Amino acid sequence: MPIFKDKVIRVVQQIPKGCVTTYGTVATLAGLPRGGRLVGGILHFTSDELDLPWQRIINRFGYISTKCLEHPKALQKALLEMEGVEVSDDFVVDLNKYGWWGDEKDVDYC
DNA sequence: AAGGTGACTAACA
DNA sequence: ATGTTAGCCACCT
Repeated sequence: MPIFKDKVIRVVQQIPKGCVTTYGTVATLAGLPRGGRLVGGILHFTSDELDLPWQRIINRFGYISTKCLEHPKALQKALLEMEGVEVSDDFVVDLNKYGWWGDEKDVDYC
């Protein structure tokens, strides 16, 4: 059985291109409604293991909360814009427009 | 090996 | 209504 990390990775990989989602959503889809922290931590530590679109995960305000110098907001903003997502100068994305909340086959148990 | 931290969120007081 | 506390579990020191 895959651990939370793997589920998170799977969910993240299921995010459609050009969309963004929140830590809480990813955590929920992964089976941890309050595991937002883990999502952040996991992405931070395992972002280099796979080609994870970590830039599509932001906090529930649509704001890029990365404080890590290795994953600068500017980089995330650039990646999102590169995917067609509009990011304001304050590193905020319009969740009402680009937010993805798992429309279809997003949940995969085990 | 054990403890602390973390790119968060939601519920309580 | 706002402020504070609790919880999630893997990775790092």
